[in-house]
Amino acid sequence: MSVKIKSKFWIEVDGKPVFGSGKRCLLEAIEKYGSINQAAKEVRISYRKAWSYLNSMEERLGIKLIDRQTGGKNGGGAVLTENARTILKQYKHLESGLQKIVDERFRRIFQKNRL
Amino acid sequence: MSVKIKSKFWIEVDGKPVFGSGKRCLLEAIEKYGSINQAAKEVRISYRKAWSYLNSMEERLGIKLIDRQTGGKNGGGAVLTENARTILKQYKHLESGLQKIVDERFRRIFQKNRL
DNA sequence: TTGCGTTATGTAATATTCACATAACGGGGA
DNA sequence: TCCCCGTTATGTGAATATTACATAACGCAA
Repeated sequence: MSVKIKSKFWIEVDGKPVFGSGKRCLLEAIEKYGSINQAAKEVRISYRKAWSYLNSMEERLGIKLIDRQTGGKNGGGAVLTENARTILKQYKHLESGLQKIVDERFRRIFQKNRL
Repeated sequence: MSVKIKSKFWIEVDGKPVFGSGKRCLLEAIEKYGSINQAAKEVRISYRKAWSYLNSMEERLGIKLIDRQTGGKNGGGAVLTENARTILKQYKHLESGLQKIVDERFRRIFQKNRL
């Protein structure tokens, strides 16, 4: 029987989620590929879902995160705006280590007295 | 525009959630009232949902958490088993302070550079 | 002009969650 | 004895959320 602690962190604006590990991965993948479509494949979600993520993030933040181009060379593409890069960097900083803190606390409390 | 960090912690057994703040509140309320029905009202969920929570927890842990009695004086009732009290105590210990750690880290990173 | 790989979006299908109705229980009081 | 009451217990339909699928539009290049 495997017993594990799980944790999730996300940022809300006016009570609505705008950033979490899933969206962080998506932005990183867009940065990598220059394409929402390719990025969606990378993080194993549908293009539809990725598109919805990006739209809601932009709407809720009131900030343009992605420069999109439809048609043209290679069919178009998408790149992160400067704002998006800044937020992404801050969020990664926030996220890193947090999981480690949680895990350690869990181990300290549950290790000796087995469930 | 309010910007907040949110976090959730829960425990999984074989990949399935068995304990989190919602279930913690439910167990505490059962301890307080001696009744699943009253406890559900306290934590603002339906009796149906509370009952499902308890069943899945017991099934996934393989431990009896609640002694139930239907009918009789006051219509019956429910009390925590000794195992349930132990787990509850450990979980509360785990949970306490964790939110504080997350909040502080968030403030340190996002405070100065506004979104 | 056609083909290609994008972005963009509506809608149907599916899954999940929630709400409601109802049964069974058993002590206590009339 | 026979209801009454407030529980626990559980099935089922409704509502909601998520996911999958289909299709249009775009603009460069061959």
